[in-house]
Amino acid sequence: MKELTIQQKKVLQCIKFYIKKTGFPPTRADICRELGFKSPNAAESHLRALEKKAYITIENGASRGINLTENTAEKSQTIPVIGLVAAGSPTLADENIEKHIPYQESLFLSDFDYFLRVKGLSMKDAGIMEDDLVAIKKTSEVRNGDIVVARIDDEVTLKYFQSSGNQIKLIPANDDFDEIYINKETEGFFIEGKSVGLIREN
Amino acid sequence: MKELTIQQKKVLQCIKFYIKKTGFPPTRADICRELGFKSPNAAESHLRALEKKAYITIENGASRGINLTENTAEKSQTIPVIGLVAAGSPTLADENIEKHIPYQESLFLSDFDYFLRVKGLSMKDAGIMEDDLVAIKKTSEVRNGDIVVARIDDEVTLKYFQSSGNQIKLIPANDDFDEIYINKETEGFFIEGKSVGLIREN
DNA sequence: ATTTATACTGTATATATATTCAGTAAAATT
DNA sequence: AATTTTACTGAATATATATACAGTATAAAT
Repeated sequence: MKELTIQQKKVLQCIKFYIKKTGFPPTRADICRELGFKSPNAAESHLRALEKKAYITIENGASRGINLTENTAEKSQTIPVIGLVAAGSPTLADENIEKHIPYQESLFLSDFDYFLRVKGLSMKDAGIMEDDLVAIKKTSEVRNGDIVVARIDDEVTLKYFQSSGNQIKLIPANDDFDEIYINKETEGFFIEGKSVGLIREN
Repeated sequence: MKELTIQQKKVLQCIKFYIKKTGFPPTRADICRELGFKSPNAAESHLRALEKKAYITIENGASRGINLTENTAEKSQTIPVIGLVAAGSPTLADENIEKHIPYQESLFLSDFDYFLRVKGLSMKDAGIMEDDLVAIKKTSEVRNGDIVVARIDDEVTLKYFQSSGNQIKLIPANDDFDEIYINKETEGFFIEGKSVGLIREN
């Protein structure tokens, strides 16, 4: 998707805000009023630029015929689902994002940044099953007993967190798996975040 | 909120559908086209009726100035959370409803009617833990292997469903609990619905 | 060096659109 | 029994709106 100029971003924001406020898209005149333009053609040109860059579609001839593109519209209201793979990190890079699902602020007690798709059964005794979506809050401030997303080099894993001094224990909730002992200072070790909720689709 | 007539419901549905499809509200002429009216005043009158009954607001003078009221727009729908108690049924009666939480249509693959707050650990090996919220779809059409809400007299329970002929087996996912055998025709036995998803708040 | 894109002002206009007025008719409410 | 609401057709119109055309000027890309 082609980058927008500062002005074009302003116009796009203006459209989003107008829709949020009124429930319907703005006219050229509305945009001019909001942004201080003196000619409707200023708005028109920007709209056509946004259309060309595929951020909006315009229904010709229709009043207020502006439609936000899928990518444009809901990014703020959806939250990414990231696959938890044996080797690979749960970053927000596009190639790791399975899909976006609708986000409701009050779904869990804490806010969160993404969903992690669980692979394997290493946390089954904690009621976390294969393919569950664990809501992750990005933070390195975790407490003993928290379920955390830990990265060791390229490997990312979901485990109970237990620390004493510099020694950290990552404990699975499944007898078939082993505990992992690691030093806080170990190169390549990093706490990505912690679990604040779970969703299962069956 | 005052009841709508059949025709008014049709017009409201038409508006919702049009917005979903195009991203902006319809004109009077659009409504006429969709519903087969021959006069724009047919649409106008219905819009004013919907406005009067507070299902929409209309910005006078603005084209496509229709705005769905908060109650009308489907985003702010909530779904009840019902407590699963040893004796007592998960009905939608007010006294059994813990709270309402925001509902997002596409949260799970199937639609559902309420959340059941889980008590006890009888389904722990299925990853269903105490205080989890199980999304329940009200239905008596269940298949072997489904996790169902079964009622036996006043007792309501969440179990795996297994039937052969008239014999039904309700199987817990925990060795500490016993299977329940029951006849399909037993008085007081009833399948309330089945699990289609799960949410955990921690 | 030339073309294209950005970023506007200003004027003009065809038409898309809301909205009023005049009716008809049946159903519901008072 | 009288009035209001519902449910439209049909015509008319003021204005809201998209959009084209004519410019000016700077920045970016080819």
